[in-house]
Amino acid sequence: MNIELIIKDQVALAISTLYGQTIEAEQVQVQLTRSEFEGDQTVMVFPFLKMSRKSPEATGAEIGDFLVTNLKEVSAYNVVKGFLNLVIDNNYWIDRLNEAIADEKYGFVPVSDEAELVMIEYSSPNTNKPLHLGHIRNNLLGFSLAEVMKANGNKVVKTNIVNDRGVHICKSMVAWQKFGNGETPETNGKKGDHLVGEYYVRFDQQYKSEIAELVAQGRSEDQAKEEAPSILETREMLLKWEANDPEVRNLWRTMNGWVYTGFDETYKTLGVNFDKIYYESDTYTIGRDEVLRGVREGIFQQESDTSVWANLEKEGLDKKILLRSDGTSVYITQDIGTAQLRYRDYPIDHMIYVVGNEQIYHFQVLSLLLDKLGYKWGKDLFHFPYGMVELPNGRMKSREGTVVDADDLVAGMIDVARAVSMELGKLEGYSESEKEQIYHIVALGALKYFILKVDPKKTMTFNPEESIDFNGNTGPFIQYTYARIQSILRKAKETGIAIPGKVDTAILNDKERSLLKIISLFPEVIKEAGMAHSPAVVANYVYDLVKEFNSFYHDHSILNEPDLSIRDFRLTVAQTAGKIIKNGFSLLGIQVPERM
RNA sequence: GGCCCGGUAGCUCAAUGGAUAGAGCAACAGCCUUCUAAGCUGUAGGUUCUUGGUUCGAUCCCAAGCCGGGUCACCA
Repeated sequence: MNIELIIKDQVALAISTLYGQTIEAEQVQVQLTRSEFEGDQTVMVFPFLKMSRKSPEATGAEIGDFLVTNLKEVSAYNVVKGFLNLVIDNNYWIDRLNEAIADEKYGFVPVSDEAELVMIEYSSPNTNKPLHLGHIRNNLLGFSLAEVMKANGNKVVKTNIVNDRGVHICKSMVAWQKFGNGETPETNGKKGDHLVGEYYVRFDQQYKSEIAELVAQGRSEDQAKEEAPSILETREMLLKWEANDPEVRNLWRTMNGWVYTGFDETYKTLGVNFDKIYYESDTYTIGRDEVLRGVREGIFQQESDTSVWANLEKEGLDKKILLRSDGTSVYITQDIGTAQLRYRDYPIDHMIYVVGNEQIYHFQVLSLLLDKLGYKWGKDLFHFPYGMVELPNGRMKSREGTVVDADDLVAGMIDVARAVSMELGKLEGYSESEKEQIYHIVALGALKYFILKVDPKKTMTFNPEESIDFNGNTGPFIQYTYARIQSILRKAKETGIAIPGKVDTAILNDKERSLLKIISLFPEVIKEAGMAHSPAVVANYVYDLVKEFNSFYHDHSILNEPDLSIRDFRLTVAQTAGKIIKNGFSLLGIQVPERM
């Protein structure tokens, strides 16, 4: 049992025994003792002063005596002001270590048949341009969140809704028809998603120049935007697409095919994947039918121009369009269909949407619409609104060309990893492909850790210079620590030292104690990360563990320790720390190298 | 303008209502004959945006203000 809970229970008992008052164990405040004081766990005694009617020091001493007498885990105490610092017996930490040693997946809750099913939607790209830095945060968070939820004992289905239709898709298609001259990824060697993205940009240029021309002819800005030939072509193409026009559909299939090939490559490089992929082109009709049902049932209103609206003013929101006057679907229409289809496909207990916080309003609306349509799970949708990624000089702007492309970014990181690694020259004996594999692991470790260590809710700044620094609080620093541990374990194996599967040493130095304490925290960290939906909790924990291990490693020799029982004990601790680093990083989707 | 989110060291980030607010980077000073120096140790750096309130105790909770961002499309 967790030491904190043991203490809380016993303090509650102490209060009732000593002062005749009843309190809930949950009300007892316990925290880790700050390092400048002696002890491991600290109980706040302030809240009990009213009951004891004594000074903080006297109250703390009475409770302290009670705990030392009644708990074998508490070996001593001291009181500083209103803080009761408890020294936890070494045997307790050794017991926890033995649990960690025995369990390959220490801290992970096994997934049972009765486990709840969590569906996590993430990535959800538009098929009109390549992935950028913002998508990377989304993908990393989504993948990691899925691992965290699994580790908390949930069944998880990772899903991706591909936004493969709509005006924005037609824009690239129109531009390619107009300016493409039959260009394909095969004819020019470009990655498919990048190629299509170029035409999306090309469309915008064309559209802008048409607007400028019309304005010069005396139209208003708004009028020009409505009447520009290329936007009219785009609208017509969307109509044809929804009408299943063979030629349009064919072009659409072809260009989306290019994009998918490109995306697959990016996903593979990032190491993310999905259990089930939905396509908006399949789900928007379900959504449209649902909206039309809503109109029949009087839930939504159809205007005289045939556009369909939901009035959410009673709920404190605005009016929301659901179908355009030309009958085509908007973004939220497909979300209604997708949600319905998913609940038809899976017995979903919790639906999590990993989508940026700029869409908070959108998901409020979606939840209400589904509720109005009679789906009782509508209100249960959980939007996980992560913050935007900014550059040191502000937000990424495609117009100013400051968008950081995902593929370029990863390639650049790998180059840096290669350069650093070659300079340090620690990979002799590895083949070129083995080396490349390590560069890849380190580069992605740096990128992923850099992004995941930040509280997902917060806007974060991506500083390219800092992201390629592999020292300090970084992924490679943690990977490096893991590699050093493996190096020791290899040497132990070579010299024929067997690492014990259980330890009973009760003599611990300070660094060993600290290390065992932090190791014992891992299960609680996984739980916290799950409740807070925050990979950052795991990242920060692993960093703390690694800091502690390195300090221990620096001060105490492991293999050269003359006392063999201490040597074996330290080997076991090192091995366990390595295991937790590896498992913790796996929750972040980060691999660890055996050497680096 | 309405609603939502944020403001902590020069920079990037931590801190279940608790003790003297912590790390990394950058700066400065040390440590490789020793299990990988992508490491370790130390110094310096703070009006936790401001003003009130609640509390034994507030970076954290509440209110107002200031600053920054998001959103309120027949875009996604």
